[in-house]
Amino acid sequence: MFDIIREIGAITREIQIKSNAEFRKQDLGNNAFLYVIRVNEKPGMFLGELADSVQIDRTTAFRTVKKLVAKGYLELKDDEADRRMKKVYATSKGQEIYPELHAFEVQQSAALLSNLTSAEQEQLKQLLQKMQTK
Amino acid sequence: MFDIIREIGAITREIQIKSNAEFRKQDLGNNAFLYVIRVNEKPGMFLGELADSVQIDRTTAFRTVKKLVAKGYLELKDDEADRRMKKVYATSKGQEIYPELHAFEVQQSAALLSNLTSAEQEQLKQLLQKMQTK
DNA sequence: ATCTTTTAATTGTAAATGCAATTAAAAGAT
DNA sequence: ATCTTTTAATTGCATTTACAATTAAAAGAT
Repeated sequence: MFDIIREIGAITREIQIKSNAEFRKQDLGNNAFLYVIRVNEKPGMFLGELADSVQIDRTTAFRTVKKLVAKGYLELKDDEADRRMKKVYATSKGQEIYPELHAFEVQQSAALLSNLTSAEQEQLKQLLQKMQTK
Repeated sequence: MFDIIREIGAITREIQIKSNAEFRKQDLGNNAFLYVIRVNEKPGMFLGELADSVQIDRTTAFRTVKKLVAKGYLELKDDEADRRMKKVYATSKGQEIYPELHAFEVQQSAALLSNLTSAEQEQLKQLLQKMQTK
C-alpha cells in the first residue's frame, strides 16, 4: 500500500509545478500565491499561524510575506494585545487577485478529478478526510 | 471539490518534511533519498528520465545526482549507443541503504492509512489510480 | 518584584533551487 | 555530405530556502 503515498506525492508536485508556472508572471511563484489565498480566506492570522497553514518553514514564510508586503499584496499590523505578534492582511490588490487565484485552483482540481464520477469524487473526499483525523 | 487538492497537498508536504528530517543525518535530505529509491528500483535510467521520475527540475536533479555520486550512493555510466546520455546506477552503498529508505516509506504510509480499513485503503488506491489515467 | 521559561519574530549564512543560456551529440532534411 | 532541428547534459547566476542563533515580549514560578 505504500504506493499510495507516491501517487499522492506525484499529484501534488505536478500541481505545484503548474501553479508556480502560472503565477510567476504576477510575481506569485515559489508558492507565494498560496499565502495570498490563505490570508484572503482567513485575514488577521499571525505570521506563525500562516506559516503553519501553508506548511512551510517559518523563516521562509517570514521572508515570503515580507516580499509580498513589498509587492503590495499583503500588509502587516501589530497585535494590540501581544506586541510580539504581527497579523497579516490582504491589501486591496491582494484581495482583487484572489478570485483569479482561486479560480485556477478550482480549475486544476476539476481537471484532476475529471476521470472520476461525482460519486467517486465524494468518496475520495471522505476517504481523505477520514485519513486526516488524528 | 477543490478542497481535495488542498488535502492532498497537505499530506504530501507533511510527509516530505518528515522524510527529509529523517534522512538528513545520512546526508539524504532535500529529497535526495527519493533519487536513491528510484535508482534502486530502476537501475540504468538516464539523468533526464530520473528527473522526470522524481518530478524535479532537471538542473536541480543533475546537481543532486552529482552530489550523490560524490557521497558514494550513486554512479554514472556513459551510454554506449548514445554518447550524450549518462545512465544512473546505485553503488553498493546505495544499494545497502535502500531497505531502510523503503522501510521508512512503508512505515509512513501505514501511519497515514491507519485510520482506514483495508477495504477503504484499497478503494482509495483505486480512486487515485483512476484519477491518474490521462 | 525578580528570575526563568516559553513563544513570536527576525537575522546570518551556507546550501539548494530553477530559469536561461551553452555545449555536444544524434536525428532528420535537402 | 552538409545544414537544420531536436535532445541530453551542463554551467552561470540570481533568487530562494532552511537550519541555527538572536532578539524581544509575554507567561509562569519563586
